[in-house]
Amino acid sequence: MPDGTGKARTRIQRRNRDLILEAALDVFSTHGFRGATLDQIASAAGLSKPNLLYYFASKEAIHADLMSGLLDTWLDPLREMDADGEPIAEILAYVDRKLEMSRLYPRESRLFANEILQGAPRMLDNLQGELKHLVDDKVRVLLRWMDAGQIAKLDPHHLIFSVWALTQHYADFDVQIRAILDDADPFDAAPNFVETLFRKLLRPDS
Amino acid sequence: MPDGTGKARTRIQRRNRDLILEAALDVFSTHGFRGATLDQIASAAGLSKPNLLYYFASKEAIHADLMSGLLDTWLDPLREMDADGEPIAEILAYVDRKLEMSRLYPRESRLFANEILQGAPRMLDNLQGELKHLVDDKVRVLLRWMDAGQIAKLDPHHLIFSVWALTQHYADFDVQIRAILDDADPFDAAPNFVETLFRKLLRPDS
DNA sequence: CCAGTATTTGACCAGTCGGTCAAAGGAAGG
DNA sequence: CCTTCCTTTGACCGACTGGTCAAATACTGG
Repeated sequence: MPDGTGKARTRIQRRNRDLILEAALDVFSTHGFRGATLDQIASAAGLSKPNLLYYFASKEAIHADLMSGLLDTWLDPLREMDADGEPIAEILAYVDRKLEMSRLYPRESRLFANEILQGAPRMLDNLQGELKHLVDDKVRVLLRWMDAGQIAKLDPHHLIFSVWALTQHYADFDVQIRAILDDADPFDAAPNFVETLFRKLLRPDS
Repeated sequence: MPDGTGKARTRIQRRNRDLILEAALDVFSTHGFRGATLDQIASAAGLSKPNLLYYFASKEAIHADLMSGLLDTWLDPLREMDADGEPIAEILAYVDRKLEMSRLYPRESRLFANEILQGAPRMLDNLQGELKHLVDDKVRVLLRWMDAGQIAKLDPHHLIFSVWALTQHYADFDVQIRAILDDADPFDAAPNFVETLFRKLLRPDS
Protein backbone atom coordinates (compact mmCIF):
# COMPACT_ATOMS: atom_id res chain seq x y z
CA MET A 1 0.00 0.00 0.00
CA PRO A 2 1.47 3.38 -0.96
CA ASP A 3 1.79 5.95 1.76
CA GLY A 4 -1.47 7.85 1.61
CA THR A 5 -0.51 10.66 3.95
CA GLY A 6 3.15 11.15 3.16
CA LYS A 7 4.75 11.87 -0.19
CA ALA A 8 4.65 9.33 -3.00
CA ARG A 9 8.03 7.69 -3.22
CA THR A 10 8.58 5.70 -6.36
CA ARG A 11 8.41 7.22 -9.82
CA ILE A 12 5.50 4.96 -10.74
CA GLN A 13 3.56 6.06 -7.68
CA ARG A 14 4.12 9.71 -8.44
CA ARG A 15 3.13 9.22 -12.06
CA ASN A 16 -0.08 7.32 -11.27
CA ARG A 17 -1.16 9.68 -8.51
CA ASP A 18 -0.69 12.55 -10.94
CA LEU A 19 -2.65 10.70 -13.63
CA ILE A 20 -5.49 10.14 -11.18
CA LEU A 21 -5.58 13.71 -9.91
CA GLU A 22 -5.47 15.05 -13.45
CA ALA A 23 -8.38 12.82 -14.48
CA ALA A 24 -10.28 13.59 -11.28
CA LEU A 25 -9.90 17.32 -11.89
CA ASP A 26 -11.54 16.87 -15.28
CA VAL A 27 -14.40 14.80 -13.95
CA PHE A 28 -15.08 16.58 -10.65
CA SER A 29 -14.94 20.02 -12.28
CA THR A 30 -17.55 19.13 -14.87
CA HIS A 31 -19.90 16.95 -12.80
CA GLY A 32 -19.40 18.01 -9.19
CA PHE A 33 -18.56 15.58 -6.41
CA ARG A 34 -21.78 13.57 -6.35
CA GLY A 35 -22.14 13.62 -10.10
CA ALA A 36 -18.66 12.21 -10.67
CA THR A 37 -18.01 8.46 -10.55
CA LEU A 38 -14.89 6.48 -9.83
CA ASP A 39 -15.38 4.60 -13.10
CA GLN A 40 -15.28 7.89 -15.03
CA ILE A 41 -12.12 8.95 -13.25
CA ALA A 42 -10.49 5.56 -13.66
CA SER A 43 -11.34 5.47 -17.34
CA ALA A 44 -10.06 9.02 -17.86
CA ALA A 45 -6.84 8.14 -16.06
CA GLY A 46 -6.40 4.93 -18.05
CA LEU A 47 -6.40 2.82 -14.90
CA SER A 48 -8.72 0.25 -13.41
CA LYS A 49 -11.01 1.22 -10.58
CA PRO A 50 -9.34 -1.03 -7.99
CA ASN A 51 -6.04 0.46 -9.05
CA LEU A 52 -7.40 3.94 -8.29
CA LEU A 53 -8.27 2.77 -4.81
CA TYR A 54 -4.78 1.38 -4.41
CA TYR A 55 -3.45 4.93 -4.59
CA PHE A 56 -6.30 6.76 -2.85
CA ALA A 57 -8.34 5.51 0.08
CA SER A 58 -11.65 6.67 -1.34
CA LYS A 59 -13.47 9.01 -3.72
CA GLU A 60 -13.54 11.53 -0.87
CA ALA A 61 -9.77 11.26 -0.53
CA ILE A 62 -9.18 12.08 -4.18
CA HIS A 63 -11.48 15.08 -3.94
CA ALA A 64 -9.90 16.22 -0.69
CA ASP A 65 -6.45 15.99 -2.24
CA LEU A 66 -7.57 18.22 -5.10
CA MET A 67 -9.25 20.70 -2.79
CA SER A 68 -6.46 20.89 -0.25
CA GLY A 69 -4.19 23.12 -2.26
CA LEU A 70 -6.90 24.79 -4.29
CA LEU A 71 -7.97 27.60 -1.96
CA ASP A 72 -4.37 28.57 -1.31
CA THR A 73 -3.54 28.67 -5.01
CA TRP A 74 -6.73 30.57 -5.64
CA LEU A 75 -5.94 33.22 -3.07
CA ASP A 76 -2.29 33.69 -3.98
CA PRO A 77 -2.98 36.52 -6.45
CA LEU A 78 -4.74 38.47 -3.72
CA ARG A 79 -2.05 37.63 -1.19
CA GLU A 80 0.55 39.18 -3.46
CA MET A 81 -1.23 42.55 -3.49
CA ASP A 82 1.34 44.75 -1.77
CA ALA A 83 0.17 47.29 0.79
CA ASP A 84 3.28 49.35 0.11
CA GLY A 85 2.94 49.42 -3.67
CA GLU A 86 1.21 51.99 -5.85
CA PRO A 87 -2.49 51.35 -5.16
CA ILE A 88 -3.95 51.41 -8.67
CA ALA A 89 -1.08 49.40 -10.11
CA GLU A 90 -1.34 46.85 -7.28
CA ILE A 91 -5.05 46.31 -7.79
CA LEU A 92 -4.79 46.13 -11.56
CA ALA A 93 -1.97 43.64 -11.26
CA TYR A 94 -4.14 41.58 -8.92
CA VAL A 95 -7.00 41.64 -11.41
CA ASP A 96 -4.64 40.65 -14.18
CA ARG A 97 -3.22 37.71 -12.23
CA LYS A 98 -6.73 36.57 -11.35
CA LEU A 99 -7.89 36.75 -14.95
CA GLU A 100 -4.81 34.87 -16.03
CA MET A 101 -5.74 32.09 -13.61
CA SER A 102 -9.17 31.86 -15.21
CA ARG A 103 -7.50 31.51 -18.58
CA LEU A 104 -4.87 28.98 -17.56
CA TYR A 105 -6.78 26.98 -14.94
CA PRO A 106 -10.45 26.98 -15.87
CA ARG A 107 -10.98 23.49 -14.48
CA GLU A 108 -9.71 24.52 -11.07
CA SER A 109 -12.02 27.52 -11.19
CA ARG A 110 -14.98 25.31 -12.00
CA LEU A 111 -14.02 22.82 -9.30
CA PHE A 112 -14.07 25.67 -6.83
CA ALA A 113 -17.32 27.06 -8.25
CA ASN A 114 -18.97 23.67 -7.98
CA GLU A 115 -18.00 23.43 -4.34
CA ILE A 116 -19.35 26.89 -3.52
CA LEU A 117 -22.51 26.42 -5.59
CA GLN A 118 -23.31 23.30 -3.61
CA GLY A 119 -23.00 25.14 -0.35
CA ALA A 120 -19.29 24.49 0.23
CA PRO A 121 -19.97 21.40 2.37
CA ARG A 122 -16.28 20.46 2.44
CA MET A 123 -14.80 23.95 2.54
CA LEU A 124 -16.96 26.16 4.74
CA ASP A 125 -14.41 26.14 7.56
CA ASN A 126 -11.66 27.30 5.22
CA LEU A 127 -13.87 30.06 3.88
CA GLN A 128 -14.71 31.35 7.33
CA GLY A 129 -11.10 31.00 8.45
CA GLU A 130 -8.29 31.36 5.94
CA LEU A 131 -10.32 33.18 3.30
CA LYS A 132 -12.04 35.60 5.66
CA HIS A 133 -8.79 36.51 7.39
CA LEU A 134 -7.00 37.26 4.15
CA VAL A 135 -9.92 39.34 2.90
CA ASP A 136 -10.18 41.22 6.18
CA ASP A 137 -6.49 41.99 5.93
CA LYS A 138 -6.71 43.26 2.37
CA VAL A 139 -9.87 45.23 3.17
CA ARG A 140 -7.84 47.20 5.69
CA VAL A 141 -5.25 47.93 3.01
CA LEU A 142 -7.92 49.09 0.60
CA LEU A 143 -9.51 51.31 3.25
CA ARG A 144 -6.17 52.93 3.93
CA TRP A 145 -5.70 53.63 0.22
CA MET A 146 -9.20 55.09 0.09
CA ASP A 147 -8.65 57.28 3.14
CA ALA A 148 -5.43 58.56 1.59
CA GLY A 149 -7.39 59.50 -1.53
CA GLN A 150 -5.28 57.20 -3.69
CA ILE A 151 -8.26 55.26 -4.99
CA ALA A 152 -11.97 56.01 -5.10
CA LYS A 153 -14.00 55.43 -1.95
CA LEU A 154 -15.96 52.21 -2.42
CA ASP A 155 -17.18 49.32 -0.31
CA PRO A 156 -13.90 47.37 -0.06
CA HIS A 157 -15.57 43.98 0.39
CA HIS A 158 -17.70 44.42 -2.69
CA LEU A 159 -14.68 45.72 -4.58
CA ILE A 160 -12.99 42.39 -3.93
CA PHE A 161 -16.16 40.49 -4.82
CA SER A 162 -16.28 42.36 -8.10
CA VAL A 163 -12.76 41.21 -8.96
CA TRP A 164 -13.72 37.62 -8.26
CA ALA A 165 -16.97 37.88 -10.15
CA LEU A 166 -15.52 39.50 -13.25
CA THR A 167 -12.50 37.26 -13.57
CA GLN A 168 -13.92 33.89 -12.57
CA HIS A 169 -16.93 34.40 -14.82
CA TYR A 170 -14.66 33.84 -17.83
CA ALA A 171 -13.71 30.38 -16.59
CA ASP A 172 -16.98 29.27 -15.01
CA PHE A 173 -19.31 30.47 -17.77
CA ASP A 174 -16.87 29.73 -20.58
CA VAL A 175 -19.41 27.69 -22.54
CA GLN A 176 -21.98 30.47 -22.48
CA ILE A 177 -19.46 33.14 -23.43
CA ARG A 178 -18.13 31.12 -26.33
CA ALA A 179 -21.66 30.41 -27.54
CA ILE A 180 -22.13 34.16 -27.86
CA LEU A 181 -18.73 35.18 -29.17
CA ASP A 182 -18.79 32.42 -31.81
CA ASP A 183 -15.20 32.05 -32.98
CA ALA A 184 -13.48 34.85 -31.11
CA ASP A 185 -11.39 33.92 -28.08
CA PRO A 186 -12.94 35.59 -25.01
CA PHE A 187 -9.49 36.23 -23.64
CA ASP A 188 -8.55 38.44 -26.57
CA ALA A 189 -10.67 41.32 -25.33
CA ALA A 190 -11.25 40.42 -21.68
CA PRO A 191 -7.95 41.72 -20.20
CA ASN A 192 -8.36 45.13 -21.81
CA PHE A 193 -12.00 45.34 -20.77
CA VAL A 194 -11.52 44.47 -17.12
CA GLU A 195 -8.49 46.75 -16.86
CA THR A 196 -10.52 49.63 -18.29
CA LEU A 197 -13.37 48.81 -15.93
CA PHE A 198 -11.20 48.86 -12.82
CA ARG A 199 -9.25 51.92 -13.93
CA LYS A 200 -12.50 53.87 -14.23
CA LEU A 201 -13.87 52.41 -11.03
CA LEU A 202 -10.80 53.16 -8.95
CA ARG A 203 -9.93 56.62 -10.24
CA PRO A 204 -10.46 59.00 -7.31
CA ASP A 205 -13.45 61.33 -7.74
CA SER A 206 -11.82 64.63 -6.93
CA MET B 1 -52.10 9.43 -16.14
CA PRO B 2 -52.08 13.22 -15.96
CA ASP B 3 -51.50 15.05 -19.20
CA GLY B 4 -47.75 15.49 -19.32
CA THR B 5 -47.56 17.86 -22.24
CA GLY B 6 -50.66 19.96 -21.72
CA LYS B 7 -51.65 21.94 -18.66
CA ALA B 8 -52.45 20.21 -15.40
CA ARG B 9 -56.19 20.26 -14.95
CA THR B 10 -57.35 19.37 -11.48
CA ARG B 11 -56.39 21.38 -8.41
CA ILE B 12 -54.61 18.37 -6.93
CA GLN B 13 -52.55 17.91 -10.06
CA ARG B 14 -51.55 21.52 -10.14
CA ARG B 15 -50.66 21.46 -6.46
CA ASN B 16 -48.55 18.30 -6.68
CA ARG B 17 -46.76 19.35 -9.83
CA ASP B 18 -45.88 22.60 -8.09
CA LEU B 19 -44.72 20.75 -4.99
CA ILE B 20 -42.49 18.56 -7.13
CA LEU B 21 -41.03 21.42 -9.15
CA GLU B 22 -40.39 23.42 -5.99
CA ALA B 23 -38.59 20.48 -4.37
CA ALA B 24 -36.71 19.69 -7.58
CA LEU B 25 -35.52 23.29 -7.81
CA ASP B 26 -34.04 22.95 -4.34
CA VAL B 27 -32.33 19.67 -5.07
CA PHE B 28 -31.15 20.26 -8.64
CA SER B 29 -29.81 23.72 -7.81
CA THR B 30 -27.66 22.43 -4.96
CA HIS B 31 -26.50 19.10 -6.41
CA GLY B 32 -26.71 19.46 -10.18
CA PHE B 33 -28.59 17.05 -12.40
CA ARG B 34 -26.45 13.96 -11.90
CA GLY B 35 -25.95 14.61 -8.22
CA ALA B 36 -29.66 14.90 -7.50
CA THR B 37 -31.76 11.82 -6.84
CA LEU B 38 -35.46 11.17 -7.25
CA ASP B 39 -35.62 10.02 -3.63
CA GLN B 40 -34.28 13.39 -2.46
CA ILE B 41 -36.82 15.23 -4.58
CA ALA B 42 -39.66 12.97 -3.51
CA SER B 43 -38.74 13.35 0.14
CA ALA B 44 -38.43 17.13 -0.17
CA ALA B 45 -41.82 17.27 -1.87
CA GLY B 46 -43.41 15.02 0.73
CA LEU B 47 -44.43 12.46 -1.90
CA SER B 48 -43.43 8.91 -2.69
CA LYS B 49 -41.06 8.25 -5.56
CA PRO B 50 -43.64 6.37 -7.68
CA ASN B 51 -45.99 9.27 -7.11
CA LEU B 52 -43.39 11.64 -8.54
CA LEU B 53 -43.23 9.50 -11.64
CA TYR B 54 -47.00 9.60 -11.88
CA TYR B 55 -46.77 13.34 -12.53
CA PHE B 56 -43.52 13.43 -14.50
CA ALA B 57 -42.33 10.84 -16.98
CA SER B 58 -38.75 10.83 -15.70
CA LYS B 59 -36.04 12.68 -13.81
CA GLU B 60 -35.10 14.26 -17.13
CA ALA B 61 -38.67 15.47 -17.56
CA ILE B 62 -38.69 17.25 -14.21
CA HIS B 63 -35.39 18.92 -15.00
CA ALA B 64 -36.53 19.85 -18.49
CA ASP B 65 -39.70 21.40 -17.08
CA LEU B 66 -37.63 23.54 -14.74
CA MET B 67 -35.20 24.55 -17.47
CA SER B 68 -37.81 25.27 -20.13
CA GLY B 69 -38.88 28.62 -18.74
CA LEU B 70 -35.64 29.44 -17.02
CA LEU B 71 -33.63 30.98 -19.83
CA ASP B 72 -36.57 33.16 -20.86
CA THR B 73 -37.10 34.39 -17.32
CA TRP B 74 -33.40 34.92 -16.98
CA LEU B 75 -33.16 37.03 -20.13
CA ASP B 76 -36.27 39.11 -19.51
CA PRO B 77 -34.36 41.89 -17.70
CA LEU B 78 -32.10 42.30 -20.74
CA ARG B 79 -35.03 42.08 -23.14
CA GLU B 80 -36.65 45.02 -21.39
CA MET B 81 -33.68 47.28 -22.03
CA ASP B 82 -35.24 49.90 -24.32
CA ALA B 83 -33.26 51.11 -27.31
CA ASP B 84 -35.25 54.33 -27.26
CA GLY B 85 -34.73 55.12 -23.58
CA GLU B 86 -32.00 57.16 -21.95
CA PRO B 87 -28.90 54.94 -22.28
CA ILE B 88 -27.37 55.20 -18.81
CA ALA B 89 -30.73 54.90 -17.10
CA GLU B 90 -31.67 51.91 -19.26
CA ILE B 91 -28.46 50.04 -18.49
CA LEU B 92 -28.59 50.85 -14.78
CA ALA B 93 -32.21 49.71 -14.66
CA TYR B 94 -31.16 46.48 -16.37
CA VAL B 95 -28.39 45.92 -13.82
CA ASP B 96 -30.82 46.61 -11.02
CA ARG B 97 -33.39 44.13 -12.33
CA LYS B 98 -30.69 41.51 -12.76
CA LEU B 99 -29.39 42.01 -9.25
CA GLU B 100 -32.92 41.82 -7.92
CA MET B 101 -33.29 38.45 -9.61
CA SER B 102 -30.17 37.21 -7.85
CA ARG B 103 -31.68 38.34 -4.58
CA LEU B 104 -35.15 36.90 -5.12
CA TYR B 105 -34.33 33.78 -7.13
CA PRO B 106 -30.93 32.50 -6.06
CA ARG B 107 -31.92 28.88 -6.61
CA GLU B 108 -32.84 29.56 -10.21
CA SER B 109 -29.51 31.31 -10.64
CA ARG B 110 -27.65 28.34 -9.24
CA LEU B 111 -29.66 25.92 -11.36
CA PHE B 112 -28.58 27.91 -14.39
CA ALA B 113 -24.99 28.13 -13.17
CA ASN B 114 -24.86 24.38 -12.61
CA GLU B 115 -26.03 23.75 -16.14
CA ILE B 116 -23.42 26.10 -17.65
CA LEU B 117 -20.63 24.87 -15.39
CA GLN B 118 -21.28 21.33 -16.57
CA GLY B 119 -20.97 22.37 -20.19
CA ALA B 120 -24.65 23.17 -20.76
CA PRO B 121 -25.39 19.67 -22.14
CA ARG B 122 -29.13 20.31 -22.18
CA MET B 123 -29.08 23.98 -23.11
CA LEU B 124 -26.32 24.58 -25.64
CA ASP B 125 -28.79 24.96 -28.50
CA ASN B 126 -30.73 27.62 -26.60
CA LEU B 127 -27.52 29.47 -25.81
CA GLN B 128 -26.40 29.52 -29.44
CA GLY B 129 -29.90 30.41 -30.59
CA GLU B 130 -32.19 32.41 -28.37
CA LEU B 131 -29.47 33.81 -26.10
CA LYS B 132 -27.05 34.72 -28.87
CA HIS B 133 -29.74 36.46 -30.90
CA LEU B 134 -30.90 38.58 -27.99
CA VAL B 135 -27.34 39.52 -27.10
CA ASP B 136 -26.50 40.35 -30.71
CA ASP B 137 -29.56 42.57 -30.81
CA LYS B 138 -28.67 44.42 -27.63
CA VAL B 139 -25.02 44.71 -28.69
CA ARG B 140 -26.21 46.70 -31.69
CA VAL B 141 -28.16 49.01 -29.37
CA LEU B 142 -25.12 49.50 -27.16
CA LEU B 143 -22.92 50.23 -30.16
CA ARG B 144 -25.37 52.87 -31.35
CA TRP B 145 -25.30 54.51 -27.92
CA MET B 146 -21.51 54.42 -27.96
CA ASP B 147 -21.28 55.91 -31.45
CA ALA B 148 -23.64 58.68 -30.36
CA GLY B 149 -21.33 59.42 -27.44
CA GLN B 150 -24.07 58.72 -24.91
CA ILE B 151 -22.07 56.07 -23.07
CA ALA B 152 -18.37 55.26 -22.94
CA LYS B 153 -16.90 53.23 -25.80
CA LEU B 154 -16.37 49.69 -24.52
CA ASP B 155 -16.53 46.16 -25.88
CA PRO B 156 -20.31 45.69 -25.84
CA HIS B 157 -20.18 41.92 -25.42
CA HIS B 158 -17.92 42.13 -22.43
CA LEU B 159 -20.06 44.93 -21.03
CA ILE B 160 -22.98 42.51 -20.99
CA PHE B 161 -20.80 39.76 -19.55
CA SER B 162 -19.77 42.10 -16.76
CA VAL B 163 -23.42 42.68 -15.85
CA TRP B 164 -24.02 38.95 -15.69
CA ALA B 165 -20.85 38.28 -13.73
CA LEU B 166 -21.38 41.00 -11.14
CA THR B 167 -25.04 40.30 -10.49
CA GLN B 168 -25.14 36.50 -10.65
CA HIS B 169 -22.08 36.26 -8.43
CA TYR B 170 -24.22 37.35 -5.48
CA ALA B 171 -26.54 34.38 -5.97
CA ASP B 172 -24.09 31.72 -7.10
CA PHE B 173 -21.36 32.46 -4.56
CA ASP B 174 -23.73 33.41 -1.78
CA VAL B 175 -22.14 31.02 0.72
CA GLN B 176 -18.68 32.43 0.15
CA ILE B 177 -19.86 36.03 0.36
CA ARG B 178 -21.76 35.42 3.58
CA ALA B 179 -18.76 33.63 5.07
CA ILE B 180 -16.81 36.85 4.58
CA LEU B 181 -19.45 39.41 5.46
CA ASP B 182 -20.38 37.52 8.64
CA ASP B 183 -23.74 38.92 9.69
CA ALA B 184 -24.28 41.68 7.16
CA ASP B 185 -26.71 41.01 4.33
CA PRO B 186 -24.76 41.19 1.05
CA PHE B 187 -27.73 42.84 -0.61
CA ASP B 188 -27.56 45.84 1.70
CA ALA B 189 -24.50 47.26 -0.04
CA ALA B 190 -24.54 45.42 -3.36
CA PRO B 191 -27.09 47.57 -5.25
CA ASN B 192 -25.26 50.77 -4.43
CA PHE B 193 -21.90 49.26 -5.31
CA VAL B 194 -22.87 47.88 -8.70
CA GLU B 195 -24.72 51.07 -9.60
CA THR B 196 -21.64 53.12 -8.74
CA LEU B 197 -19.49 50.73 -10.73
CA PHE B 198 -21.59 50.94 -13.86
CA ARG B 199 -22.08 54.69 -13.57
CA LYS B 200 -18.31 55.17 -13.56
CA LEU B 201 -17.81 52.61 -16.28
CA LEU B 202 -20.41 54.06 -18.62
CA ARG B 203 -19.74 57.79 -18.19
CA PRO B 204 -18.42 59.03 -21.55
CA ASP B 205 -14.74 59.97 -21.49
CA SER B 206 -14.97 63.41 -23.06
C1' DC C 1 -74.71 4.89 -2.10
C1' DC C 2 -72.20 3.27 -6.06
C1' DA C 3 -69.48 2.99 -10.24
C1' DG C 4 -65.72 4.79 -12.46
C1' DT C 5 -61.82 7.47 -12.47
C1' DA C 6 -57.82 9.76 -10.45
C1' DT C 7 -54.30 9.18 -7.18
C1' DT C 8 -51.07 6.75 -4.15
C1' DT C 9 -48.00 3.20 -2.79
C1' DG C 10 -45.31 -1.28 -1.47
C1' DA C 11 -42.79 -4.45 -3.73
C1' DC C 12 -39.83 -5.10 -7.08
C1' DC C 13 -36.23 -4.80 -11.11
C1' DA C 14 -31.98 -4.21 -13.69
C1' DG C 15 -28.15 -1.33 -13.76
C1' DT C 16 -24.72 1.44 -11.36
C1' DC C 17 -22.49 3.11 -7.24
C1' DG C 18 -18.25 3.09 -4.01
C1' DG C 19 -15.47 -0.18 -2.25
C1' DT C 20 -13.14 -5.04 -1.05
C1' DC C 21 -10.27 -8.98 -1.76
C1' DA C 22 -7.61 -12.73 -3.12
C1' DA C 23 -4.89 -13.85 -6.61
C1' DA C 24 -2.03 -12.78 -10.44
C1' DG C 25 1.66 -10.12 -12.74
C1' DG C 26 6.12 -7.34 -12.64
C1' DA C 27 10.51 -5.49 -11.15
C1' DA C 28 14.77 -5.88 -8.57
C1' DG C 29 18.36 -8.00 -5.91
C1' DG C 30 20.81 -12.01 -4.80
C1' DC D 1 17.04 -19.27 -11.00
C1' DC D 2 14.32 -17.75 -6.65
C1' DT D 3 12.49 -14.62 -3.34
C1' DT D 4 10.40 -10.38 -2.06
C1' DC D 5 7.84 -6.57 -2.51
C1' DC D 6 5.20 -3.41 -5.38
C1' DT D 7 1.51 -3.06 -8.57
C1' DT D 8 -2.59 -4.50 -11.14
C1' DT D 9 -6.94 -6.68 -11.82
C1' DG D 10 -11.26 -9.83 -12.33
C1' DA D 11 -14.79 -11.08 -9.60
C1' DC D 12 -17.63 -9.76 -6.28
C1' DC D 13 -20.47 -7.17 -2.44
C1' DG D 14 -24.22 -4.45 -0.38
C1' DA D 15 -26.32 -0.04 -1.06
C1' DC D 16 -28.46 2.94 -4.03
C1' DT D 17 -30.05 4.49 -8.73
C1' DG D 18 -34.06 5.56 -12.00
C1' DG D 19 -38.01 3.38 -13.18
C1' DT D 20 -42.19 -0.21 -13.38
C1' DC D 21 -46.40 -2.37 -11.99
C1' DA D 22 -50.33 -4.23 -9.93
C1' DA D 23 -52.99 -3.46 -6.27
C1' DA D 24 -54.91 -0.40 -2.98
C1' DT D 25 -56.94 3.94 -1.82
C1' DA D 26 -59.27 8.41 -2.41
C1' DC D 27 -62.37 11.25 -5.07
C1' DT D 28 -65.94 12.40 -8.32
C1' DG D 29 -70.48 12.70 -10.58
C1' DG D 30 -74.80 10.41 -10.87
